[in-house]
Amino acid sequence: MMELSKNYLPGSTEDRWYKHWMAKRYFNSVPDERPAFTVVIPPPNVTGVLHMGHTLNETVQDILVRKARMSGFNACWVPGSDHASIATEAKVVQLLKEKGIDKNKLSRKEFLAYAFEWKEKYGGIIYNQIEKLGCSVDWNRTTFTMDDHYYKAVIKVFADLYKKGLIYRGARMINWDPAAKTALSDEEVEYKDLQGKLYYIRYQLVDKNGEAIADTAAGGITIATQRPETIMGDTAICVNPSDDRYAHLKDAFALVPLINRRIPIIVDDYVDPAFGTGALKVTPAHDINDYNLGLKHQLEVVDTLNEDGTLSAAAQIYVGIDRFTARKKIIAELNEKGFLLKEEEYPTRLGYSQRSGAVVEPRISTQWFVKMKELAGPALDAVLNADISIHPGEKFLATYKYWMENVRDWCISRQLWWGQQIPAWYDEQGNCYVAETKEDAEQQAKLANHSLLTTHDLKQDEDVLDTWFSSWLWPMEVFKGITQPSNKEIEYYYPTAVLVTGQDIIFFWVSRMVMAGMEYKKQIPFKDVYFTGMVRDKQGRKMSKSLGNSPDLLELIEKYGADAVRFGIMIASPAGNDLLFDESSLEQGKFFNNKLWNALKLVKMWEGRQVESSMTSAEAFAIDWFENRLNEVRAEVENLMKQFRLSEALKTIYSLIWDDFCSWYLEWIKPGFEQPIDKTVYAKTSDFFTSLVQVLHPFMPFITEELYHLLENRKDDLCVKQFGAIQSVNKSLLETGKLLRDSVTAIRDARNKAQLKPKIEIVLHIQPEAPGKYKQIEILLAKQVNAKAIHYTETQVSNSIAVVTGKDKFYIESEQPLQNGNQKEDLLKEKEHLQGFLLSVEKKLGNERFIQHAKEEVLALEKKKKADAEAKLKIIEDSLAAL
RNA sequence: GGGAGUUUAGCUCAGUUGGUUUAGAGCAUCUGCCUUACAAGCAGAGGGUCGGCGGUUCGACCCCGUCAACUCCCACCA
Repeated sequence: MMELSKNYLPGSTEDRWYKHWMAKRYFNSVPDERPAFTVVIPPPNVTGVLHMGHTLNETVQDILVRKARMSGFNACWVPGSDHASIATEAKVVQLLKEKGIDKNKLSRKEFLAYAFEWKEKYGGIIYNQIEKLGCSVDWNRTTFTMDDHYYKAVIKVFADLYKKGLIYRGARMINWDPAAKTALSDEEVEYKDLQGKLYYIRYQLVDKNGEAIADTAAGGITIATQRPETIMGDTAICVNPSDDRYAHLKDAFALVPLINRRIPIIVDDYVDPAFGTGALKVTPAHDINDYNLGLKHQLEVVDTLNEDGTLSAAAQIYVGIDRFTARKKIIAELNEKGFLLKEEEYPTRLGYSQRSGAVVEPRISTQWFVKMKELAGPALDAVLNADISIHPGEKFLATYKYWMENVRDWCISRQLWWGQQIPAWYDEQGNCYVAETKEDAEQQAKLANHSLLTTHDLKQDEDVLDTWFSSWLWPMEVFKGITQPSNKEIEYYYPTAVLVTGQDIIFFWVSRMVMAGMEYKKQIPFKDVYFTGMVRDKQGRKMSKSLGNSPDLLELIEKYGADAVRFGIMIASPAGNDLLFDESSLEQGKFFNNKLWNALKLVKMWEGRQVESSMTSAEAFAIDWFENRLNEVRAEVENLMKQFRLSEALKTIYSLIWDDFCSWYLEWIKPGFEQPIDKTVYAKTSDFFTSLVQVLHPFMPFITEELYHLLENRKDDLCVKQFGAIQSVNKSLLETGKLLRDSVTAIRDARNKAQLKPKIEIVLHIQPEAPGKYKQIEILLAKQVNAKAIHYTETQVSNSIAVVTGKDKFYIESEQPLQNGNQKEDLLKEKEHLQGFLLSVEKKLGNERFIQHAKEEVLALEKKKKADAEAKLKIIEDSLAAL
């Protein structure tokens, strides 16, 4: 027999087995006659690293996939990564900046070359981590959202939706960085709270003929604004319709100070009469709310700012001056001319560009949108009809429903280069042609009869599509379901079995995948959705780079082993709940590895000491009991896994191995020091161990595969070993086992309290409730409490320590002087507890309304509780009397 | 501001149609053990008026209302 190390060493074992599984191609799936179990990985950012959230997600998926692979399914787990346009582009821009290269000085082509170079260089990191974690993904299927076919799929879908009238161009307020002269995503804007000022400015009132309104001695109408430099863009003043102060101004107009442009006074509920003066200046070009108000009231849009943040010609005054300088000058001028009534301190929030640090300017621009209402309908129904089940339970159903019912149109254009460029082409007159290729667009242009054009004048839209506009096709296009509809693979693998992802992207990703699936496959993309919670640090803080509280996955694997990391992250993370990450749970996983390792060492020690003999009745009982217990727990685990309660399943298996197998079963069948073991007992034990590592394998794949092979010389691998059927259990046998365990614990407790060292032998007298109750287990009982003899008695044994368990009594006799000092106290405590319990039961039974309303079974149970409690009480009282 | 979630032992979590011996587990703590697989271990023990208040019910950790704290998503007020 080969020498087994003192402790389990995960490092080399893990690499060795992963290589072996790969060589055997166990993770490669091709369609066959078995049912498919498909999982598509939520593609991580191509240039990122796996954080603990990913680790949790990947582990959950691997557990489900491995379990399916061992249960008769053709398991297929597709890995891949996401181009993550914003995040990646930001990183590349940053990297170039460090090299002294300015993105603005590069052509689109040059920039993309750098981006792809970066992707090639760092894109592999994430795949390496997935491998180290033991994930059984089909590497042949690795997909990237910018792969050629994927790119085409995105373009195809865009063109198709456009044709269907579900994509349109519209105006939208975006965040503009005047320093970098670029649009920013919401993610790139950082808000800072600061102390600002509110300026009260008086506008003169005029009637529709432009005549000054007589009663304006008070000074016209006063508004409050933080941005006086935008008044030249005002196109209305708005008041609340119920505001009596302004009721008489219904048809009036106001003059914008300094430039004297006439603007109407309008009414809308949007205005809060309590804020400021209750009158709001409406500047559609420079505020999103004002913009919406402008749309509603069909106001003109006057954009008074240039791209670089200086005032534009439309402002009429201070043209070319930076907005902040202009603000100061305008305030001075307003003050001078008597329009500025007062200034007020005002706490406010300003958006700053993460890229340049400049104050972000809201700016109206033309963007592409998807109409969501039509798409959302079928997607909502799929979930409401329970075609898709969300786990955990109903918890996130409400969120999903809310989003689907209140869905807003989706802005899909992004002012970036890294991503799928929008397939829209414009001629010189601004006519727009949407097509999958430029050739098709040219064709369209010709047909449209703009004869003066030469086709190569068409210019493609500069923007790219939102990343989610590619990832919503993920479950289909990884099988080329968009570019080659109805191909063999998509028909076999779609819909996928389960999607495992974070609850924070229900709306961004999950719901949109359902929409795309319903639109293009007329089928849901997955049957189950498993939401994981957010991984936080010990103090409950979100893990983030800036806090530096996100541990390095590879370091953790190095320190604890991948199995321990998987164990640690799974042991206390029920679906949908946040997980406070604590390394101590990883340590627990490491200890568990070691426990398994030592159990193996024990069993292997017996391997060479097998003899042909006949099993003792004690051994036969132990084997029978464990076999039943194993089946019982396997059924429980099966049930828990079906409900996606993976943490509980793992806990259950952990306890089966540690407690039932190691602490009880192995102790029961353990031969004396250097004694032989019966051949059948050994074979059974080895079988049990095999079953245990098989049940555990999906959770901790490496050590289980290792043990599977160390236990016996085998040609097959655990990784693909199919689960056998679960046998029904013998309940009374399990109860006898429990009786044995309870008795042992009670007697050991009494021994402890009497300060009888483990080595001291005792004589045990049993006074059972019914004769023969302990016959089957008396040998094991004696072995476990170190009793040299067992006697049965019907009366009190003097000079002994009495132990009461259930309705039975034990008497411990020893040659050692007995210290039973606390015995009386313990009995009194027990008596008190029972009396309290009895009282509550009696109270219940004494309540007539309870007797009337309660169900038959409940009533019978209460009566039994009462009888049992009374019987126990009597035994305790007898014991007390004897003391 | 809108929506959703969480609150059970010192910590992390179970508690599956309201009644299953007056709430369970792991970790941590305490006591005793270097017992011949394992001190990364073994054998035991203690510890909770289930966030507060109110209601429904014969009966509430569980159902309803309300308040509080924390968290997430969305929108962000001149």
